[in-house]
Amino acid sequence: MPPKDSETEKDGLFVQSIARAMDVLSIFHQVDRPLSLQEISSLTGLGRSNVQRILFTLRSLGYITRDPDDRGYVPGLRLLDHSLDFLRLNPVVVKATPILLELRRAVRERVDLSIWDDLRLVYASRLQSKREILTSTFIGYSVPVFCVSGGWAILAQLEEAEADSILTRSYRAAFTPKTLTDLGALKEKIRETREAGYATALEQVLPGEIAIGAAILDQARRPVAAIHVAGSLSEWTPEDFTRQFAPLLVQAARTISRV
Amino acid sequence: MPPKDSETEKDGLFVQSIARAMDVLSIFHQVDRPLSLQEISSLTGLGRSNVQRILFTLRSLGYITRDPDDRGYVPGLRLLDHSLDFLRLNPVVVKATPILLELRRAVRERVDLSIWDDLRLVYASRLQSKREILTSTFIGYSVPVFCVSGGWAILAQLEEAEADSILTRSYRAAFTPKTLTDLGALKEKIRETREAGYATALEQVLPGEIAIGAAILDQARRPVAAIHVAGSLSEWTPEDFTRQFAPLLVQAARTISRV
DNA sequence: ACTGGAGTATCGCTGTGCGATACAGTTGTA
DNA sequence: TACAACTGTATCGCACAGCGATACTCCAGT
Repeated sequence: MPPKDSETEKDGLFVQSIARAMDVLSIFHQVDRPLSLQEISSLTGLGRSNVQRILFTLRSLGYITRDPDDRGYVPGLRLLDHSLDFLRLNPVVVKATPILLELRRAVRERVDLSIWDDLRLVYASRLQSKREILTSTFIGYSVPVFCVSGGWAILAQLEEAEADSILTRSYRAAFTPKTLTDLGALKEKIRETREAGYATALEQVLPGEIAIGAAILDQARRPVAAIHVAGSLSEWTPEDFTRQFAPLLVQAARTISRV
Repeated sequence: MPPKDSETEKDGLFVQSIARAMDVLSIFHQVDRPLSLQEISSLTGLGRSNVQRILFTLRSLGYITRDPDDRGYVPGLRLLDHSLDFLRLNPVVVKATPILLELRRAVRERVDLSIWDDLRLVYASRLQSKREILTSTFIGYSVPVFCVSGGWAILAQLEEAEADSILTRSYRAAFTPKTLTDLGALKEKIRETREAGYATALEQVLPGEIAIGAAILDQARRPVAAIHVAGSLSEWTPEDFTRQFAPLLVQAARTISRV
């Protein structure tokens, strides 16, 4: 029943100006610097005048600001208000937060929650460990499902066909030399995960990192999110890490899943 | 030169559909539960059909989702993508993040960064202490400038007239019995802050909490944000807390301000 | 003085988004 | 069962809002 975003559909109920405005905002996903009017125009494919009007509007609403040095446009502070709304109103996030805090207290390593969105996992909250390195501490950051422990835990909860679809549709680029990209290896990993009840990932995204992940299920027993505990291989052997933390992780995931 | 959002202005470059869509999204700021079509319609003052079309559009773009139980509309995951863009592209946030991590390592108490937005401070990043209580750990959360240490630090950097304007325009409701709301007392506090170079807040927002704050300045020496170190009065006397942490806090703020 | 690049403004035509209205499923209750 | 009171969805013309073309104003660097 969710409306489709297909192109050549006869959807007369689609408000195009809104989509165009969101396109403008979304352009910043691709870049890491302020953009000029022209740049936005060419990147979005919208006309200069149009972009000017859209920017004017978004700017008066606070969703776009000028760069401090007035060298271009950047996303505005008001966007944070909306992400807060998402977090406040998302039942999984709300339910998980206190449990994650408790888990964090018990394990004293990095603990986080990410929400499943088709091919990716989006970090919704992250509780740092004592000595956090510079890994992007930002929420909203997303990683591919296929190569993180939480992703495997989620895939393990799906029908094989659905999991396969996700794996094959994923663009499986390696983050580190250890990143699993082979389809067979991944399927095997998922099988292991299904038996263990949680997933272990060694240096899949960051060198020297070990992470274990478990899936969060909704009432219909469908995975919707995942939680992780992550630590450093310089401090732990994989065996010790999982022996110590996996039971706590699984217990926490179960508690959150109980709705 | 920032466009004004006045009502009866002759702004023919303002795209109203966008504003309406954002109104719909913003409606969730006021509530803490899923909303129905009708509710959104009456809360925004927009017609039912219109809201339906806007929701359809926002939904196909991922900015609105249906509640898991299909009981209403809620903000969608895609909003997080945009808040990430804001964080990634904001020079203050980028500059501050590593320094805050270091500061956090030194003080082992809660450390956070908030961005100044007229009457409020919006949390942009927050590094938890070892035993974090359930205080909203979410970014995007905002507090009034008039009653937090970082706010005082910012006000202390402004011309007296501007600071006064902010104080008087603020809706000065008390969060705790200790919250300062009296104009005279606040001005005095700001004077103290200006001399000390940082601000100390005792139980202004949360009972039992002590926080110290310092302002972040841009190239023009204008305040744009603030950083805090916050701890519990059950573990610290105000004197010990400030003696230990204020120098580090001020040093960090200075480092971030150097652009 | 020129050129190329910023952002801003103007102004008709057209197409798009508005409102009214009607339809279709759920839930609760008389 | 029928009905009422809700949900969300679809249709369809008219009016006006938003588009594109064009032109203007600054500013930086030749």
